[in-house]
Amino acid sequence: MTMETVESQHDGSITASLTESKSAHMQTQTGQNSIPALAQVATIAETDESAESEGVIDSHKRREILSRRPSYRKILNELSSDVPGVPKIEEEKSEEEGTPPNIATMAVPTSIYQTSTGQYIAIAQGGTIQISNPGSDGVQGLQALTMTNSGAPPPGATIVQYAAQSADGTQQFFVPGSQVVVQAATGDMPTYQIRAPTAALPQGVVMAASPGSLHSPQQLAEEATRKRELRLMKNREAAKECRRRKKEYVKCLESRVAVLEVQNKKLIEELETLKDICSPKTD
DNA sequence: CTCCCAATGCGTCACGATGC
DNA sequence: GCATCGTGACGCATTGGGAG
Repeated sequence: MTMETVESQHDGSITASLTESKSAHMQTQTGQNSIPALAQVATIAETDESAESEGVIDSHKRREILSRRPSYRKILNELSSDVPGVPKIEEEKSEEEGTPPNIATMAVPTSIYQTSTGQYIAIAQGGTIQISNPGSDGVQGLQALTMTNSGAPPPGATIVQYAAQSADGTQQFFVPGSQVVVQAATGDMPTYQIRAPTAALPQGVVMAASPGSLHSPQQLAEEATRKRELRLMKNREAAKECRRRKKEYVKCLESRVAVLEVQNKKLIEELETLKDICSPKTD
Protein backbone atom coordinates (compact mmCIF):
# COMPACT_ATOMS: atom_id res chain seq x y z
CA MET A 1 0.00 0.00 0.00
CA THR A 2 1.30 3.36 -0.94
CA MET A 3 1.31 6.13 1.53
CA GLU A 4 0.69 8.94 -0.80
CA THR A 5 0.70 12.47 0.27
CA VAL A 6 -0.84 14.81 -2.19
CA GLU A 7 -0.35 18.46 -2.00
CA SER A 8 -1.99 20.39 -4.73
CA GLN A 9 -1.80 23.97 -3.81
CA HIS A 10 -4.20 26.28 -5.46
CA ASP A 11 -3.50 29.59 -3.90
CA GLY A 12 -2.29 27.54 -1.01
CA SER A 13 -5.74 26.25 -0.56
CA ILE A 14 -5.61 22.53 -1.14
CA THR A 15 -3.78 19.99 0.85
CA ALA A 16 -4.66 16.35 0.58
CA SER A 17 -2.90 13.74 2.58
CA LEU A 18 -3.51 10.83 4.83
CA THR A 19 -3.64 12.92 7.92
CA GLU A 20 -7.33 13.28 8.17
CA SER A 21 -8.55 13.63 11.68
CA LYS A 22 -11.67 11.60 11.62
CA SER A 23 -13.05 12.93 14.82
CA ALA A 24 -12.15 14.46 18.08
CA HIS A 25 -10.95 11.10 19.20
CA MET A 26 -7.85 11.84 17.16
CA GLN A 27 -7.26 8.20 16.69
CA THR A 28 -4.04 7.54 14.94
CA GLN A 29 -4.76 6.35 11.47
CA THR A 30 -1.72 5.07 9.75
CA GLY A 31 -1.63 3.49 6.38
CA GLN A 32 -5.29 3.05 5.83
CA ASN A 33 -7.13 2.86 2.60
CA SER A 34 -5.78 3.92 -0.71
CA ILE A 35 -7.98 6.96 -0.62
CA PRO A 36 -5.92 9.87 0.56
CA ALA A 37 -8.44 11.77 2.52
CA LEU A 38 -8.35 15.48 2.46
CA ALA A 39 -6.46 16.97 5.27
CA GLN A 40 -8.97 18.94 7.13
CA VAL A 41 -6.71 21.90 7.40
CA ALA A 42 -3.01 22.40 7.65
CA THR A 43 -3.47 23.60 11.17
CA ILE A 44 -4.55 20.17 12.24
CA ALA A 45 -1.08 18.91 11.52
CA GLU A 46 0.30 21.46 13.85
CA THR A 47 -1.41 19.87 16.78
CA ASP A 48 1.45 17.46 17.12
CA GLU A 49 3.38 20.08 18.95
CA SER A 50 0.87 22.68 19.89
CA ALA A 51 -1.48 20.20 21.44
CA GLU A 52 1.18 19.01 23.77
CA SER A 53 2.26 22.43 24.75
CA GLU A 54 -1.07 24.12 25.02
CA GLY A 55 -3.37 21.25 25.71
CA VAL A 56 -6.54 20.53 23.88
CA ILE A 57 -7.80 23.24 21.58
CA ASP A 58 -11.51 23.48 21.85
CA SER A 59 -13.49 23.16 18.72
CA HIS A 60 -14.63 26.73 18.68
CA LYS A 61 -11.13 28.09 18.78
CA ARG A 62 -10.01 25.60 16.21
CA ARG A 63 -12.76 26.70 13.89
CA GLU A 64 -11.52 30.23 14.14
CA ILE A 65 -8.16 29.08 12.96
CA LEU A 66 -9.54 27.23 10.01
CA SER A 67 -8.94 28.80 6.72
CA ARG A 68 -11.75 28.48 4.27
CA ARG A 69 -11.17 26.89 0.95
CA PRO A 70 -12.98 27.13 -2.32
CA SER A 71 -15.65 24.60 -2.99
CA TYR A 72 -14.74 21.26 -4.43
CA ARG A 73 -16.60 22.12 -7.56
CA LYS A 74 -14.44 25.17 -8.10
CA ILE A 75 -11.26 23.31 -7.32
CA LEU A 76 -12.11 20.40 -9.54
CA ASN A 77 -13.12 22.65 -12.36
CA GLU A 78 -9.83 24.44 -12.03
CA LEU A 79 -8.06 21.13 -12.20
CA SER A 80 -10.11 20.14 -15.19
CA SER A 81 -9.06 23.27 -16.98
CA ASP A 82 -5.45 22.37 -16.31
CA VAL A 83 -5.70 18.71 -17.13
CA PRO A 84 -7.88 17.69 -20.05
CA GLY A 85 -8.54 14.25 -18.67
CA VAL A 86 -10.07 15.51 -15.49
CA PRO A 87 -13.83 15.48 -15.55
CA LYS A 88 -15.77 18.51 -14.57
CA ILE A 89 -18.37 18.63 -11.90
CA GLU A 90 -21.52 19.74 -13.53
CA GLU A 91 -23.08 22.92 -12.37
CA GLU A 92 -26.30 22.03 -10.75
CA LYS A 93 -29.50 23.53 -11.86
CA SER A 94 -31.11 25.23 -8.96
CA GLU A 95 -34.12 23.07 -9.26
CA GLU A 96 -34.77 22.65 -5.61
CA GLU A 97 -35.08 26.29 -4.88
CA GLY A 98 -38.52 27.50 -4.33
CA THR A 99 -41.64 25.92 -5.55
CA PRO A 100 -41.35 24.43 -8.98
CA PRO A 101 -43.47 26.04 -11.59
CA ASN A 102 -45.54 23.00 -12.19
CA ILE A 103 -46.86 23.22 -8.70
CA ALA A 104 -48.66 26.33 -9.70
CA THR A 105 -50.71 24.40 -12.17
CA MET A 106 -52.30 22.30 -9.51
CA ALA A 107 -55.93 22.59 -8.70
CA VAL A 108 -55.97 24.78 -5.63
CA PRO A 109 -54.14 22.60 -3.19
CA THR A 110 -54.91 23.17 0.40
CA SER A 111 -51.47 22.10 1.51
CA ILE A 112 -48.14 21.67 -0.15
CA TYR A 113 -45.42 19.62 1.39
CA GLN A 114 -41.90 18.99 0.36
CA THR A 115 -40.07 15.83 1.20
CA SER A 116 -36.42 15.51 1.84
CA THR A 117 -36.02 13.94 -1.57
CA GLY A 118 -37.18 17.13 -3.18
CA GLN A 119 -40.57 15.90 -4.11
CA TYR A 120 -43.61 18.03 -3.57
CA ILE A 121 -46.84 16.62 -2.29
CA ALA A 122 -49.98 18.63 -2.60
CA ILE A 123 -53.20 17.61 -0.95
CA ALA A 124 -56.16 19.25 -2.51
CA GLN A 125 -59.61 19.44 -1.14
CA GLY A 126 -61.52 16.46 -2.24
CA GLY A 127 -58.76 14.10 -1.42
CA THR A 128 -56.52 14.43 -4.41
CA ILE A 129 -52.85 14.02 -3.81
CA GLN A 130 -50.45 15.33 -6.35
CA ILE A 131 -46.79 14.55 -6.44
CA SER A 132 -44.24 16.62 -8.24
CA ASN A 133 -40.71 15.52 -8.89
CA PRO A 134 -38.75 18.69 -9.50
CA GLY A 135 -35.64 16.81 -10.47
CA SER A 136 -37.22 14.75 -13.16
CA ASP A 137 -36.93 17.41 -15.83
CA GLY A 138 -40.62 17.47 -16.30
CA VAL A 139 -40.98 14.02 -17.71
CA GLN A 140 -42.93 12.68 -14.87
CA GLY A 141 -44.49 15.92 -13.95
CA LEU A 142 -47.38 15.92 -11.66
CA GLN A 143 -48.94 12.71 -10.63
CA ALA A 144 -52.53 13.13 -9.66
CA LEU A 145 -53.86 10.55 -7.31
CA THR A 146 -57.21 10.01 -5.77
CA MET A 147 -57.14 8.91 -2.21
CA THR A 148 -58.62 5.57 -1.61
CA ASN A 149 -58.90 5.55 2.17
CA SER A 150 -59.24 1.86 1.81
CA GLY A 151 -60.80 0.55 4.94
CA ALA A 152 -59.72 1.72 8.32
CA PRO A 153 -56.11 2.67 8.55
CA PRO A 154 -54.34 1.65 11.70
CA PRO A 155 -54.57 4.12 14.53
CA GLY A 156 -51.80 6.55 15.16
CA ALA A 157 -49.21 7.19 12.55
CA THR A 158 -50.22 5.82 9.24
CA ILE A 159 -47.53 4.63 6.93
CA VAL A 160 -48.08 5.93 3.49
CA GLN A 161 -46.24 4.16 0.81
CA TYR A 162 -46.19 4.67 -2.83
CA ALA A 163 -44.16 2.79 -5.32
CA ALA A 164 -42.52 5.39 -7.45
CA GLN A 165 -42.83 4.61 -11.11
CA SER A 166 -44.66 1.40 -10.61
CA ALA A 167 -45.59 -0.43 -13.74
CA ASP A 168 -49.26 0.29 -13.63
CA GLY A 169 -48.80 3.67 -12.07
CA THR A 170 -50.93 2.83 -9.10
CA GLN A 171 -49.79 4.64 -6.00
CA GLN A 172 -51.85 4.34 -2.92
CA PHE A 173 -52.02 6.77 -0.07
CA PHE A 174 -53.80 6.48 3.19
CA VAL A 175 -54.67 9.87 4.47
CA PRO A 176 -56.88 10.15 7.49
CA GLY A 177 -57.98 13.49 8.74
CA SER A 178 -54.47 14.58 9.53
CA GLN A 179 -52.82 17.61 8.09
CA VAL A 180 -49.20 16.61 7.95
CA VAL A 181 -47.47 14.48 5.41
CA VAL A 182 -44.05 13.48 6.51
CA GLN A 183 -41.38 11.35 5.04
CA ALA A 184 -40.41 8.52 7.29
CA ALA A 185 -37.54 7.09 5.38
CA THR A 186 -35.35 7.68 2.44
CA GLY A 187 -34.31 5.24 -0.18
CA ASP A 188 -35.46 3.84 -3.41
CA MET A 189 -39.00 3.75 -2.20
CA PRO A 190 -39.78 6.73 -0.05
CA THR A 191 -42.12 6.19 2.82
CA TYR A 192 -44.39 8.92 4.00
CA GLN A 193 -46.28 9.28 7.20
CA ILE A 194 -49.39 11.21 7.88
CA ARG A 195 -49.44 12.53 11.38
CA ALA A 196 -51.38 14.84 13.50
CA PRO A 197 -49.94 18.35 13.44
CA THR A 198 -49.16 18.23 17.13
CA ALA A 199 -47.14 15.06 16.88
CA ALA A 200 -43.43 15.39 17.22
CA LEU A 201 -41.85 15.38 13.86
CA PRO A 202 -39.29 12.76 13.13
CA GLN A 203 -35.99 13.65 11.59
CA GLY A 204 -35.99 14.61 8.02
CA VAL A 205 -39.51 15.80 8.07
CA VAL A 206 -40.78 18.94 6.54
CA MET A 207 -44.18 20.32 6.95
CA ALA A 208 -45.21 23.25 4.90
CA ALA A 209 -47.54 25.84 6.16
CA SER A 210 -50.91 25.99 4.66
CA PRO A 211 -51.81 29.20 2.95
CA GLY A 212 -52.97 31.79 5.35
CA SER A 213 -51.71 34.13 7.96
CA LEU A 214 -49.70 33.07 10.96
CA HIS A 215 -50.21 35.21 13.95
CA SER A 216 -50.88 33.22 17.06
CA PRO A 217 -47.91 32.12 19.14
CA GLN A 218 -48.62 28.53 18.33
CA GLN A 219 -48.65 29.27 14.64
CA LEU A 220 -45.46 31.23 14.95
CA ALA A 221 -43.89 28.33 16.77
CA GLU A 222 -45.07 25.97 14.10
CA GLU A 223 -43.68 28.27 11.46
CA ALA A 224 -40.35 28.36 13.24
CA THR A 225 -40.38 24.60 13.47
CA ARG A 226 -41.22 24.34 9.83
CA LYS A 227 -38.41 26.65 8.89
CA ARG A 228 -36.01 24.70 11.01
CA GLU A 229 -37.06 21.41 9.49
CA LEU A 230 -36.70 22.91 6.05
CA ARG A 231 -33.28 24.20 6.84
CA LEU A 232 -32.21 20.88 8.28
CA MET A 233 -33.53 19.05 5.26
CA LYS A 234 -31.71 21.33 2.87
CA ASN A 235 -28.54 21.08 4.86
CA ARG A 236 -28.87 17.33 4.94
CA GLU A 237 -29.08 17.22 1.19
CA ALA A 238 -26.27 19.73 0.88
CA ALA A 239 -24.08 17.63 3.09
CA LYS A 240 -24.74 14.58 0.98
CA GLU A 241 -23.91 16.48 -2.15
CA CYS A 242 -20.83 17.95 -0.58
CA ARG A 243 -19.58 14.53 0.40
CA ARG A 244 -20.23 13.21 -3.04
CA ARG A 245 -18.24 16.07 -4.54
CA LYS A 246 -15.50 15.51 -2.03
CA LYS A 247 -15.17 11.87 -2.99
CA GLU A 248 -15.13 12.82 -6.64
CA TYR A 249 -12.53 15.43 -5.93
CA VAL A 250 -10.32 12.98 -4.08
CA LYS A 251 -10.62 10.49 -6.91
CA CYS A 252 -9.63 13.25 -9.28
CA LEU A 253 -6.58 14.03 -7.21
CA GLU A 254 -5.62 10.38 -7.06
CA SER A 255 -5.79 10.00 -10.79
CA ARG A 256 -3.80 13.16 -11.18
CA VAL A 257 -1.15 11.83 -8.85
CA ALA A 258 -0.96 8.67 -10.89
CA VAL A 259 -0.50 10.64 -14.09
CA LEU A 260 2.15 12.86 -12.56
CA GLU A 261 4.02 9.88 -11.17
CA VAL A 262 4.17 8.33 -14.61
CA GLN A 263 5.34 11.61 -16.09
CA ASN A 264 7.94 11.97 -13.39
CA LYS A 265 9.22 8.49 -14.01
CA LYS A 266 9.51 9.13 -17.72
CA LEU A 267 11.33 12.37 -17.17
CA ILE A 268 13.79 10.71 -14.83
CA GLU A 269 14.46 8.01 -17.39
CA GLU A 270 14.89 10.63 -20.07
CA LEU A 271 17.30 12.52 -17.89
CA GLU A 272 19.36 9.40 -17.31
CA THR A 273 19.45 8.73 -21.02
CA LEU A 274 20.64 12.24 -21.77
CA LYS A 275 23.28 11.97 -19.09
CA ASP A 276 24.61 8.82 -20.66
CA ILE A 277 24.70 10.48 -24.05
CA CYS A 278 26.38 13.67 -22.92
CA SER A 279 28.92 12.10 -20.61
CA PRO A 280 29.89 8.67 -21.87
CA LYS A 281 32.06 6.73 -19.51
CA THR A 282 35.68 6.38 -20.57
CA ASP A 283 36.70 3.11 -19.07
C1' DC B 1 -19.35 -16.31 18.87
C1' DT B 2 -17.93 -12.16 20.91
C1' DC B 3 -15.16 -8.20 21.30
C1' DC B 4 -12.43 -4.59 19.49
C1' DC B 5 -10.98 -1.43 16.16
C1' DA B 6 -10.84 1.05 11.92
C1' DA B 7 -13.40 2.71 8.14
C1' DT B 8 -17.36 4.79 6.45
C1' DG B 9 -21.59 7.33 6.16
C1' DC B 10 -25.00 10.35 8.00
C1' DG B 11 -27.19 14.27 10.46
C1' DT B 12 -26.34 18.40 12.61
C1' DC B 13 -24.05 22.67 13.95
C1' DA B 14 -21.19 26.52 13.04
C1' DC B 15 -19.42 29.74 10.10
C1' DG B 16 -17.35 31.94 6.00
C1' DA B 17 -18.69 33.05 1.17
C1' DT B 18 -21.85 34.79 -1.86
C1' DG B 19 -25.83 36.93 -3.92
C1' DC B 20 -29.64 40.04 -3.35
C1' DG C 1 -28.03 43.38 6.43
C1' DC C 2 -30.10 39.13 5.44
C1' DA C 3 -30.85 34.61 3.31
C1' DT C 4 -28.84 30.87 1.38
C1' DC C 5 -25.14 27.79 0.19
C1' DG C 6 -20.92 25.07 0.86
C1' DT C 7 -18.16 22.75 3.84
C1' DG C 8 -15.26 21.60 8.13
C1' DA C 9 -16.00 19.54 12.50
C1' DC C 10 -18.25 16.66 15.59
C1' DG C 11 -20.91 12.82 17.39
C1' DC C 12 -23.15 8.74 16.44
C1' DA C 13 -24.44 4.34 14.07
C1' DT C 14 -23.21 0.73 11.09
C1' DT C 15 -20.17 -2.50 8.97
C1' DG C 16 -16.36 -5.50 8.09
C1' DG C 17 -12.28 -7.82 9.45
C1' DG C 18 -9.09 -9.70 12.75
C1' DA C 19 -8.04 -11.67 17.34
C1' DG C 20 -9.28 -14.22 21.37
